[in-house]
Amino acid sequence: MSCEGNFTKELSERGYRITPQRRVILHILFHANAHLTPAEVYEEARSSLPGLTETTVYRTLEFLTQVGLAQEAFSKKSKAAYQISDYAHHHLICRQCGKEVEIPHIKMKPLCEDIEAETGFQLMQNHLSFFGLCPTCQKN
Amino acid sequence: MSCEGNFTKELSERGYRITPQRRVILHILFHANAHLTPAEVYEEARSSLPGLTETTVYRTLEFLTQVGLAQEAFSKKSKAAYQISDYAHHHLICRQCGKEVEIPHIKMKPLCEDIEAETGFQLMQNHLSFFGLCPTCQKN
DNA sequence: ATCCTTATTGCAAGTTTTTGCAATAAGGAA
DNA sequence: TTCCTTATTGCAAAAACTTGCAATAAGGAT
Repeated sequence: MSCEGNFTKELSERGYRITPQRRVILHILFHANAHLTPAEVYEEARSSLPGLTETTVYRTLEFLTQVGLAQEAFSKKSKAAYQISDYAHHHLICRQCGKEVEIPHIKMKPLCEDIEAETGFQLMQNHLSFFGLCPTCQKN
Repeated sequence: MSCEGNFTKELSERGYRITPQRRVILHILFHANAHLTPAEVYEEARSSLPGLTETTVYRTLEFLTQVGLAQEAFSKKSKAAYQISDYAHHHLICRQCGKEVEIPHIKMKPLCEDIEAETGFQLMQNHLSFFGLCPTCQKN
């Protein structure tokens, strides 16, 4: 079983179909060490699956996010990028220069629990982006 | 002085130019009681400023966000919407049905201060979107 | 009031993302 | 294995958003 096998297994157990497209995209996200934009995923996926269309990439990323296997994050220009859901952190981004800093999920935990208790929602591990001015840009 | 006068005043004090386009868009955001998408802003603005282009609407919303007079929020389909920066709150959105609940900024305050202290960033009052499953959708 | 500088706009073309619909192919049943 | 159902894909067209560049017009200086 390949390294993303657990993911495909989970998918089929939950009643979704496993297609080559989904397998390849999952594989790419699994091995990426950063957030990937739809265009990047498409570019990489094409080499192993020439017939793949961009439409499918968009739909698959959306799908994986819906079922919780991937996360969506927004960076500088409010473009979405995706990553596999296995590493809980958030982003702090400088509006001016675009510099990014990671915020570990631990910091958000109390807040999340508070929100869940109060609203009855069950939070997905989502990826938040805080915006601000970094120390350097504050001086200008 | 019109109701959005303080905003235009702030802009010119900070060295930006006041144009009819900016004035109208600011006026619309100021009077909207919800987040507006660029298309909605454009539609409304057109009636008072027929020559206005969508390009300018996009650029102005981006500009207002950069200088802190407007805020960007993401809703269901990760589309951006904008509102004037005068009311501090965040969103909790159900990934399944799209239902939205507001989270007052007060809840985030301790976290924000913690982040500012630790990173040296100066946070903008940004608008976060938490995603999860609402009580109803959890049952399905 | 007129002139100058340059930020801001509009236009046209490009890129990115979404949508509807028919064709395909997973995965369960026979 | 073969057949059936329907979730998923690809295609083509549409919608949403961005970009480069020349024209316009704010706002300060004369």
